[in-house]
Amino acid sequence: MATTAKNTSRTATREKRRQQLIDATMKCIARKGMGSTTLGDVAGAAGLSQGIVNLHFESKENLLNETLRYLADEYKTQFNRTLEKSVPGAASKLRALMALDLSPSVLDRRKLAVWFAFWGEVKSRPRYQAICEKSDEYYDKVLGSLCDELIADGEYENVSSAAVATVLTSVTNGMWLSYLISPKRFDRHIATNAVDEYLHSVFPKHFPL
Amino acid sequence: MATTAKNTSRTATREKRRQQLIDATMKCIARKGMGSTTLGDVAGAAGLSQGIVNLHFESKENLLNETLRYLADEYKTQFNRTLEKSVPGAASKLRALMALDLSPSVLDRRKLAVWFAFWGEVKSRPRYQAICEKSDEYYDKVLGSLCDELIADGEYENVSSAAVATVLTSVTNGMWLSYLISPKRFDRHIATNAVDEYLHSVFPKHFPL
DNA sequence: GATAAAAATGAATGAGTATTCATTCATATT
DNA sequence: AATATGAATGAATACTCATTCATTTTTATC
Repeated sequence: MATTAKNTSRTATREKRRQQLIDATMKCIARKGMGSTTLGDVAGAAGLSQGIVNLHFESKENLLNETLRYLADEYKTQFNRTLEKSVPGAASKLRALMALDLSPSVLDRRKLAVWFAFWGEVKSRPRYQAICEKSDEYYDKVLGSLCDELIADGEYENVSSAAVATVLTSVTNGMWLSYLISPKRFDRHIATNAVDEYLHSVFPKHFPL
Repeated sequence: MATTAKNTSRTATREKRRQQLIDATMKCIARKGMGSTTLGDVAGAAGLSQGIVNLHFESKENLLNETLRYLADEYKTQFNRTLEKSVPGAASKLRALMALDLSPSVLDRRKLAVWFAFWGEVKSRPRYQAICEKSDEYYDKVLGSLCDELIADGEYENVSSAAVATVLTSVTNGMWLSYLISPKRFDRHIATNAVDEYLHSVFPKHFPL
């Protein structure tokens, strides 16, 4: 028992510190970019000392892998919570998921900068690609299923759930890029309307204007 | 006269070498990522010697700025050429522009990796942001104008050209990301269809199925 | 062909950085 | 209080890489 308690408290501390370092990493990447983020920067941002990252993550590579994994998990959690908590029915779930992608917690330039920093290395880092690919597959499947439900329920003709799911994920990802590049010009309201109008045009019975 | 001729030939050579180095830079970024691309790599990929980049670009920063500028110019050229060469009429121009974004010359993982590498640093590099922002503004304006023409011509009600332009650029940018991350799963045919269906739903008179 | 100018080379430099590790600090256990 | 243990420090190390520049090679001009 004593041993367990000891271990638990030790691990808790360790996890807390790792999380603190991951947060600092994201902050640094957003501020200085992935290429110019040094372990010294990360340690400094966490208010800790030089060697701390290697102590907790063994290497910079490892720290970055874990940071991406955290980012992906964090989003997945929001995604799944949105699915669970929204009013039953495929239409409202779809609407809630789209709203999530344009909500302030996701549409946040600091967060987006980190996402894009990792996406920018996907081609050359199989690890990053694997993590992103697996997530994308999951979201595509969920959106596809929701669309299938709507198609069956509304007896829509000539609508391909795969095509609609592709457009939905692509359009929000693309909007993230617009916002990252042109925060001033980007208009959340126009973006939201555009998505609503698209959903209306595809599933008019479920998404009246 | 002699001086002019001399200068011209010299500049020609100089431009050629600079382009060769920009090409090598893109190749390296696609292969190793922006962070791990060294000037030695670039020189090696160009079949030239260590100091060559500093000779022609003064600094690495400068090389990267010029590389992004080249990328942006190259795309703009394709974009404008597509506009000019396509059959007159806003609808066919819009269709041609969308086709360009899903054509093999644009939907090329090596090229996309370079684009995303730069986008990944946009937040921390004002220079990159300025270049990207200016381009985006231009494309948005052109697409918006084409949509305005269609709206006037087809007397469409409740269609906002800004919203449609946003969706069109976002959806192709998002599809580029899908392709970068999941090249196997990405289906060019589904993507093309999805865009066509979207255009049909917004401008049915101009884009019959 | 000789000469001058430009282009290119690649070894040397030095700034920066990931990683290591001997030492210190804080906390828990006896 | 004494001791043990893990966490944290930060100086030292080893290495990478952008940049410089003396030298060589190529090109243009007469």
